[in-house]
Amino acid sequence: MPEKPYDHAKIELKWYQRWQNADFYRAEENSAKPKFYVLEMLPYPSGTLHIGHIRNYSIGDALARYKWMRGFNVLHPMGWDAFGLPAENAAIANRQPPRQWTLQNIQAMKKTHRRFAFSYDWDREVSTCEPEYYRWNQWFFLKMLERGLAYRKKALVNWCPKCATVLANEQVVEGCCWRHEDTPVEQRALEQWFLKITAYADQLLADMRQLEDGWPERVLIMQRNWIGRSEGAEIDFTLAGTDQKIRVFTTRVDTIYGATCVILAPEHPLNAQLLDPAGQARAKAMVDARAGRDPGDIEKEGFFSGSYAVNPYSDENVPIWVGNFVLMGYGTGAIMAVPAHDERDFEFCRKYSIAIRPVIRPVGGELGVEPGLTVAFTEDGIVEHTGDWSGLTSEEARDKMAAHARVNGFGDAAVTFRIKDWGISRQRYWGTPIPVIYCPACGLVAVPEDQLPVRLPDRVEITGAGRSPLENVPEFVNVACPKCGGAARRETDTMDTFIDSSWYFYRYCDPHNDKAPFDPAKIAYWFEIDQYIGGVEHAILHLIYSRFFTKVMRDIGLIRNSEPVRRLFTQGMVIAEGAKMSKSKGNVVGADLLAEKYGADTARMFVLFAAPPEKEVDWRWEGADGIYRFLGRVYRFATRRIGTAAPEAGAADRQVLRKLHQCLQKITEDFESRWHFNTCIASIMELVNVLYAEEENIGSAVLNDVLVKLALMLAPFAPYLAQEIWEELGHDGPVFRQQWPAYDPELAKPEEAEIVVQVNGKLRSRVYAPFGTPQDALEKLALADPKTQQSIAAKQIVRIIAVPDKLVNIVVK
RNA sequence: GCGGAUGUGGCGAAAUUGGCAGACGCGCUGGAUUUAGGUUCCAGUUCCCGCAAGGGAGUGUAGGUUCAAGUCCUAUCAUCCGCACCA
Repeated sequence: MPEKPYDHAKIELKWYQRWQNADFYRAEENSAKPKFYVLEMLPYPSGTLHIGHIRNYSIGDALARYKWMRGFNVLHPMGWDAFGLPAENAAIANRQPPRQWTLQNIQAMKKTHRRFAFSYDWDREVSTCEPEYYRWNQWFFLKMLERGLAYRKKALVNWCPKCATVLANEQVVEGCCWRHEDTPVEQRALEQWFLKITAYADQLLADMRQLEDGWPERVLIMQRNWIGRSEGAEIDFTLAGTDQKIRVFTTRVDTIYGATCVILAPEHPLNAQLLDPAGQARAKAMVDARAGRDPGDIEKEGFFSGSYAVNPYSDENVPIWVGNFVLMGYGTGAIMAVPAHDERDFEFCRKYSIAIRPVIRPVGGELGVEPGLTVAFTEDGIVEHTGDWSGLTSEEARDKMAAHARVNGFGDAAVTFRIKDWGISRQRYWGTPIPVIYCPACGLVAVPEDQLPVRLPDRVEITGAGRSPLENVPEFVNVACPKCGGAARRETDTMDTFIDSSWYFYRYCDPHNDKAPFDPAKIAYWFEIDQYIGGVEHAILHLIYSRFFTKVMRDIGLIRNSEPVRRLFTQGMVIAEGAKMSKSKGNVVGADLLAEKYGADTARMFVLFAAPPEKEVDWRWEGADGIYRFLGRVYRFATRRIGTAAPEAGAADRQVLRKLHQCLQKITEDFESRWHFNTCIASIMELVNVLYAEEENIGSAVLNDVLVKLALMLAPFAPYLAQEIWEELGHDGPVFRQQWPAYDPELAKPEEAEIVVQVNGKLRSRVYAPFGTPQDALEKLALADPKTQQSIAAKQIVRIIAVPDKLVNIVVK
């Protein structure tokens, strides 16, 4: 058959049209096959897919197709994280309703998705902005409300003046808004809804043990730090002259005899009582000055409150200070300062000339002497000047002193977490309405389940002004109280969109259910997710919230699994010609342009080829040229050999078969373990290079075998081309529904082992011997080699090391 | 400051178990095909010396272990990422 040019546009259009109504990506409901749930993180519908998305989906798609070919029942769904701020910003900018803008974007992106032929089961598509979806957000919220996991409190919250909304603590990056990195966050007091994720802090931490073999270590480390479990003790100091307690948290009770003051956070409730109006004003000023600042940049400041506290161990009176470095949100909002053994306390007390009293000496060393200390000794040691506990090690002292506090009723051992409850209220329109009603008579009333969903009204004016846009929609706000029927108001805040993405992967298992979020039996079949793939930027928020939701759902009795994701893969970023892609730089590599210029196969394959998937990839157009050339080489070879007469056997048959099976082995093993698709593709290139070099020496039997398997092994990476070759070979049906070809390790092996001959560790020659040749025979063989003899001439042989099938090293003097 | 990762040709990278450093690709050089450009095919391409045969050096830097180190150990430098007054 004459060679055909590689016309990617023609090939891809042909199969795009034929695959329009294909259903071979549909997951089976009742299947005897083993299941495999592969998931890529759902995108925000910004309107365009870029090369970063393509990388994410290409990894997942290759895996999904491979698993299908290995006989699995694969669930590979896709959806849209469709609520969120950009839709409102767009509405303000071009007067287009958020819903319309979002649906348009989804349409456009879905078209691109189809163009790339990613293997999604589109019947299961989920869009989080649809009432069919978000009603279950509301339902989960009500369940949490019932269980006391959702609550309301007035709190200082992060307020971004640009977004005009509240930010979760996690959305504050270095004191600034995560979307507007140059906008400092302000503090405002608002009534907010919170989810009690702290109730699960211990479980979230403990269950990470189940994830250790399936999740990247660094993600687990980040989560562990985020949860921030810290063991110590809570101790009550007493306000001098009263019975009033001031509770502090410390990890170092063993140093408490060195406490020379107690320091309160500026927001500490006791300040209202202790401070005069001037002092309260100073405390307020501290709070404001701290808002949105990088804590490292703020100098420690404080002032004496005028009152004293009694150390319950020593009965000593110490001054109570107010300090800007003490955080209300951590521990009890009050600390005991032990300047001799804590760097921060040291800095503070030096500055204000507060006493410094060493009580811990290094093991085998001397107790520090004051005045004259220049640094705090923060390590464990031997406790001194500490009553009956003197002479104990720090560790012993901590245990015994905490027990003492418990027995005497002024404290106990305690555990504190860094993680805070999840503030979910947003003063925004484009999100899930929070299903509660405020009734003047009945107070806070949950919307009854049978009245869900609380629908987002369509006609809303979005101005970007501070209050929630829903406040201005009387038909939304004004409602009859479900309890008493009287006039009442709806909650106008909407939910954080991280709620949407915390459970969407469950909905994929039963996306059209209108009686429940899903049928538990379906979850029992599909869960856990076997492989989740996405960016490391979601290492903390999305993935911790998802784990939290899973545990709550389990406790409600909906599901049985405690963790949603068995294996997580975090792919590296794609940057463009050395720079991070961003709209403002205008260097975003769009997926449509890629498909236009090279075709989907080339774009996919390049991002897989450029680097291993966990690493960053630099998109370079010339690099893509290389893949395009390679696919052309494959196609031209296939078309010119198919149907071309050749003898049954050829001189290069064994060599070609060896390369083929080496290649198959490599790819198979990589899919099962480390996913270095870059070297998999390199290996296919090597095979094709051999086919070119030996084209005339390949017999027809081997040739047909190689072409069939070449199409099969290209199927996960370049499905269009693989399918086209599959058809040229005379086969029907989708190539990626064929069985994955098995490799034969015997065929993959070379006929003889190549033995490297070194002299003093330097390569001097190589000899060949059958596999398994014993060491002494190898030595003889090496010594008999003329090149080796030349290298060791006139030298004395000291030692010979022979490694079977590998090398001989001759040590000479 | 704490934690983690990464340093290999002009570039992206490979070397999975301590055993041939640089597979594969880009770029570049040369040749063939072509009226020409492009395409395609073939060859070369770590650096230094050499016409060549050949030799020497070489995986951020300095040491160490070993017959043998990109790989293991110690120190150090650089870059990137995460966390950062968490008591």
